[in-house]
Amino acid sequence: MRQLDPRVVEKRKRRLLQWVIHSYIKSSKPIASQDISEEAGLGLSSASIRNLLKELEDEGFLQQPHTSAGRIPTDKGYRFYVDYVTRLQRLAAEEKARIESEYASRVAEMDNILSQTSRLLSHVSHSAGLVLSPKMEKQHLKRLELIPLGGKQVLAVLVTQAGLVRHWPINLSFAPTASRVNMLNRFLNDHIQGKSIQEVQQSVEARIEQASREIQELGDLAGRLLKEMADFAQPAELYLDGTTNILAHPEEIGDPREMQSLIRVIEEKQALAEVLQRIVEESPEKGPRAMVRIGGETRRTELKNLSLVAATYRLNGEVIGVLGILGTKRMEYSRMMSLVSHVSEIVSRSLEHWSEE
Amino acid sequence: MRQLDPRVVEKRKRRLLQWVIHSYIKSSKPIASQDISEEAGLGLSSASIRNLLKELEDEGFLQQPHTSAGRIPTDKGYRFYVDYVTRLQRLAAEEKARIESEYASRVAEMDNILSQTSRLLSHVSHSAGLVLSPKMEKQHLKRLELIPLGGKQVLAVLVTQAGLVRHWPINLSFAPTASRVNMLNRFLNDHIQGKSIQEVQQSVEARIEQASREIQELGDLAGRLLKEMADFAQPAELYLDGTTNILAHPEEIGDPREMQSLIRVIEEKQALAEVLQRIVEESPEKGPRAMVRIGGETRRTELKNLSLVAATYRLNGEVIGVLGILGTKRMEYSRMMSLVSHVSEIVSRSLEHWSEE
DNA sequence: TACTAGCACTCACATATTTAGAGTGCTAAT
DNA sequence: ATTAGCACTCTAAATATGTGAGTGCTAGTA
Repeated sequence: MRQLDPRVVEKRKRRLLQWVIHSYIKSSKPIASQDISEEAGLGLSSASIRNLLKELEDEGFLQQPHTSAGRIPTDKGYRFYVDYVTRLQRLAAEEKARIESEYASRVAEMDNILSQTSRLLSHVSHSAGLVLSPKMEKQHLKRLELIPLGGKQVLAVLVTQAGLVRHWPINLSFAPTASRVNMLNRFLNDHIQGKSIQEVQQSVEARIEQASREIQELGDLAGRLLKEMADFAQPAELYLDGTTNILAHPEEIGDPREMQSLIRVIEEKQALAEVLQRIVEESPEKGPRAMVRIGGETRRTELKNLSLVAATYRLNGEVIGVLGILGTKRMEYSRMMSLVSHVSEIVSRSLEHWSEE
Repeated sequence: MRQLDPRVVEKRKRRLLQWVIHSYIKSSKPIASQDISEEAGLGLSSASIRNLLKELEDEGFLQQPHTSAGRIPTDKGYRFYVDYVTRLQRLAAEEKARIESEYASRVAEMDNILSQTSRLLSHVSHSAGLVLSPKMEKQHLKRLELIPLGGKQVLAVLVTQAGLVRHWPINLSFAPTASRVNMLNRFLNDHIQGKSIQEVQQSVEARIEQASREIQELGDLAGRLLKEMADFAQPAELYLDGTTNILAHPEEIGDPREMQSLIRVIEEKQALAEVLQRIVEESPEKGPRAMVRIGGETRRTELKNLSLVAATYRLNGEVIGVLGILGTKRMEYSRMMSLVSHVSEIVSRSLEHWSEE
């Protein structure tokens, strides 16, 4: 037999690797050379397959749980697999319908969309669903209103252009009259419109100086308001649902000690939020294409047994947050990537819709 | 030896049962007659203890996992134990301090208090923490304000006397002027103050009839507002945190199939919310005394492996919600009861504080 | 009558021992 | 370049064996 083109050989190896990982994801059992020979349709005997598997193992794509077991993917293997999964899986019609209807029914404000989205993702994926809200401080303000609650109390309500709403109570040292509050509202809204919180903090402070010469208490209140606003604006919120889905299959988690570590990951949203925040910041504006972080790729050992599928969502073309799912490494990447990017698309659209109107 | 007073005998039996259950909770191992004889200080030999244990088993308080094992409590046993635990355990000083500081630092609105509380309960108890919010429809209104967002959008913000805040967006068919919105705000607030949502729905509708003759669109808006308000007001919200704590110890959960059922419980907040809602409704006004539901006592088979420790919280003397923890049956009831009733007390106090000011 | 010592018995659990077979790596043949 | 064939390794399941924990019961004692 004459020598084969090396490119053909390489291509075959890739197909093999694909097939192995795909089967492993479906069956959760190590894949043996014989199965491949019989089912993969490569037209090679198990012995030849074994040779190829050996090579793939040496190259770090596969590994054996023990000497006489089939192969399972390494992180590098999964990575290869994911990078070559170009054809995203079509979502089942019913799932698609469900997703659409979820958003069609109630295009409420952003907060609702985000928390609903995280729940939705978790249900459809049977993994944990997560959504990182936009950072408040980067948001541009639409409206800041004080609502008098009687007595010395007022409620501050802040609405951003994206449709995020935050509210917090303020106890004053005096009982403001309705007209005072009105005046302050007008003053504030005249000056904050379209600015970010950071900007407001600076630009308004100067104006207050000036205004407070006229009306003493008004200045006090406004100053205080701004200070608390800053306090409040800090964290990007992480909506996380369905974490128990990850723990649902103890057999997936070899070591029971792993369990503990998984739980720690989940309970400490902080760390997760940071990983996600980094994604937002590093993300190019390009599209809703889902990205995948496999096991240790996040550099966080806590996540070494999990994979993250995430996509950013945008408002006015700008990336403002990220959403996705978190599950075991042995997940249906193709389907999850479809799901996540589809949802991110819808969320972006909903937000545009909201902020235009 | 002359015959013993039967009352003395009974008392001793109770003490024995207490001791057994207490030790089991601490050690998580079935309790043997010998251990009791040596450590419980009853001054009886293991043989005598065995006789007593037999009786207690016949009476349904204890059971054996298998023939030659020690005893563990039945639900009935736990019930007995809990009913006789009158002396609540003092919380550790540091925990107490932590709890206090948590509330001292930020007496924000009710929504915040509730979600923070559920997190707190979960952390301190190492179980799931839960808080059922008051039913919106029963709440009395303090304020209902429309905030114009520019264009045809307004944001409705509703504040109840208890300090619950809800907000939702409304898309109008026309762009309202600032003065129109002002007018409507005044109109609404004049008529809703102190009424419950249910009442408002009825009493205001009549007034709108009248008012809308004067200003057409105003009536439209108000009507729409009230309708959406009703939609919105339906569910009592359930804050649930730290559910993974329950799953943290797989060894506690004998059967891995149990795991699945546990997860289902947790994911379906609905069922849990109903159980809690019933507690609110059946609860007498009396005090913050913690109540305990052991295993199947809730009549819900999903909960048969868990116990619930809960206490109601009040506003102006009226029971408006419930909070507590959910964990395995083998929990430190005494400590949990202290914790829950203490927290319920603080929450009630915080709410009073808020609504007075 | 109230309690206890003592013993036979049961059963889970831990520890070997065996067996079966799954799957490999290598070699020799094509 | 590929494959048949075989020796080898290692797991997982099945079986055997021993040990000790803990009981129930009986007969005996204060």
